[in-house]
Amino acid sequence: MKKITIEEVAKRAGVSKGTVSAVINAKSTVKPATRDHILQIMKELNFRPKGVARNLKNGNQDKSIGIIIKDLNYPFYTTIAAGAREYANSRGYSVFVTSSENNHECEKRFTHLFSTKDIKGTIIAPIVEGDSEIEHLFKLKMINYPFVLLEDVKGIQANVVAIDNLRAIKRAVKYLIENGHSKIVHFAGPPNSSHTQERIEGFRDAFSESPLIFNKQMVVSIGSKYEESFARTVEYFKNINRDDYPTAIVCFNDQQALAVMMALKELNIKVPEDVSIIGNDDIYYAQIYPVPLTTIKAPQHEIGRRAAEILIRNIESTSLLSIERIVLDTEFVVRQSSRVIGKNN
Amino acid sequence: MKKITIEEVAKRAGVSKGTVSAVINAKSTVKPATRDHILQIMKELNFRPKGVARNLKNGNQDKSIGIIIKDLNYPFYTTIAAGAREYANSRGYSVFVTSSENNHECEKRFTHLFSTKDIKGTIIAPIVEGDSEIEHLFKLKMINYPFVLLEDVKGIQANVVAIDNLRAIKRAVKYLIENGHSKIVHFAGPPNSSHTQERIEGFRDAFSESPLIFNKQMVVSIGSKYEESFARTVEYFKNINRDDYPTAIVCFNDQQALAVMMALKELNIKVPEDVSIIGNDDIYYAQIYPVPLTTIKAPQHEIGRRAAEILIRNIESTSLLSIERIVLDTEFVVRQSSRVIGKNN
DNA sequence: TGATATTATTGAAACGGTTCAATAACAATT
DNA sequence: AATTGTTATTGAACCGTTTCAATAATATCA
Repeated sequence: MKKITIEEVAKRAGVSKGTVSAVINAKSTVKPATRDHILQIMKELNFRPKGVARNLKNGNQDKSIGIIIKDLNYPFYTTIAAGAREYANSRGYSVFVTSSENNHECEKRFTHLFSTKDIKGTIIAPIVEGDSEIEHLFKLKMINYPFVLLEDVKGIQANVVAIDNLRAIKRAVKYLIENGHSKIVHFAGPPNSSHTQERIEGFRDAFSESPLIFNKQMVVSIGSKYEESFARTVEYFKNINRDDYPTAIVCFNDQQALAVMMALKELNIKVPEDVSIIGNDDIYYAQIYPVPLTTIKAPQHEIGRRAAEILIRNIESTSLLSIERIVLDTEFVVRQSSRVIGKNN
Repeated sequence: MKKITIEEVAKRAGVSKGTVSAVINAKSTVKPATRDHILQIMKELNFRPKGVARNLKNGNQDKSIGIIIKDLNYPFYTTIAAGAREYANSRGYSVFVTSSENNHECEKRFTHLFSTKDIKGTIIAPIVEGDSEIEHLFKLKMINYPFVLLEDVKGIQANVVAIDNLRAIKRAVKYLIENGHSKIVHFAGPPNSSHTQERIEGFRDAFSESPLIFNKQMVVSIGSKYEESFARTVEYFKNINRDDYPTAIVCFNDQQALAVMMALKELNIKVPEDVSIIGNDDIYYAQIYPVPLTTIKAPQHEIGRRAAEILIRNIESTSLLSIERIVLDTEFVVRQSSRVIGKNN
């Protein structure tokens, strides 16, 4: 099937390309009759002018950036995106959001699409699984395409804005230990995720500096999707004696923590009386959880803002800038899903 | 400052454009030494090849669609986006999400950007305030750019996938009346929003078919942003006698309902014993609200899916398709934030 | 060393629009 | 009917890449 170009429309309408172009761009110089006629032909042929060709001549002036997050429905990520958007808007940039759905192919596709569509730079929450493939990032570097990662990626030098999950978890566990918890368990996230690994490490590390000793049984992989986490939690508790219940569970993230809490409710296990629950992220809704969630607050907004700052600085620089790496602090916020043991309480 | 093109790089490297192009595209025909040299120059000049020009030659093959929602952080919209994404992905399309933040200028900018970047079609949650400007939509129609609206827009014939908010609210109010509520109030959303109007109308209509009579005092405008809604709710209750408290509040949406609930908690007013609360949307978190929320469930996923279906059908059609308009049903889901009056309860 | 095969590079054409100076068509004026 | 002014249309040049047949440079072999 023949491709329909402005040329084709012009031919069919018996006018020149220039006139058709004038119609498309609503130039007032076109005689109404001609205009209507051309419009008619355009409709008949279902002519869609290629933006690409239009932009080429004009030099593509628009200011826009992209952000690739992992989940469009998880507030942690959308809040980061919101932070980026606010800053970007203040600098006159539009932002395009995209979700990789934790799929590496998606991530690759989007980095390519963003650069290819002349979106001037991209913030990427990279998928880091084992020794993941990073050729696409090298490609971006080759064409000097500005980007900022929201997590370290082994093997590549790039701008990063991140938080220290390992230390954050460690602090939370220490808090529990110091407050009398003796049976602490970590509900780990999806295997192969770098976040999962980091958190497991942080969890383990906390013990090395405490009287308690770590053992592998303390880490239970239950994923982070609602149904899965819910089911696994039920299963976990059904398989142990009441006496062996953990006094505290450190969850992978707030999303998972919700599933865990709902499961405990179903099992008639009380939070925090029977078990303390610690989340991670501090998403907006954590405050209204069945029991308001004790969690590790990540400065989501700031992450987005800082990433956008670096990105735009790079976009607007005519020379290659040196690489920046920023690690932001988290905050441990105690709400009602955790309790202190052995003291007055 | 001179613009840097492939030409410039070629000149500086003492090679032809073709060779530079080969390097950019990782063609294996380039001699390593040449390659390195060119790469070096590219870096020095901070050369960023224009995607626009690359695509022009290649005929821009990628399959992608856009979606403009109103709020990146409100699950109602991100769930619609997720529905659209799932379907689009299954058809091989990538989706770009964008938030207008309820700002008309943003909406206009994005419709333009999407078409201009050769994103093949766009789903738009349009901002409809009074007689809003719709020239940008006419422009899309002129260039036969495929789009689907998530709400009717007066004055334009276009594909629409929507829900009947008016009827939904009406049904909810009738339910309350039938269940013994006599003092019902509507907490309306942001003024100027079409949603707000629709819901007010639906609320009012419900009375015309009931023994109760409507009066203007029953509609209270409290916005939908957390702080604002919270403050206005407190204010509202502080200004009326305990005897005059409404028995039920029909909220603008779930987001607002949360603020209302939190305010009531602060005021020590019990839900649903003292006041029943009805939400709207049924966002994911409504089930875990301080009291699980009775609400009107909109088929968010399906909205997105159906819109994407129509969109892609139009994108892939070589001829102009006839316009579709789909109105999806809502479902009234009773949870624990509402109660029945006068019966056994 | 010359002939041949292989590898690397060139450069003109192409992609599909927009632009704008030049020109054509038409209208108004004398 | 010729002149001037105004409005509408044309078409060639251009935007910055990629492509690929043609050619140049280099390696291999007899």
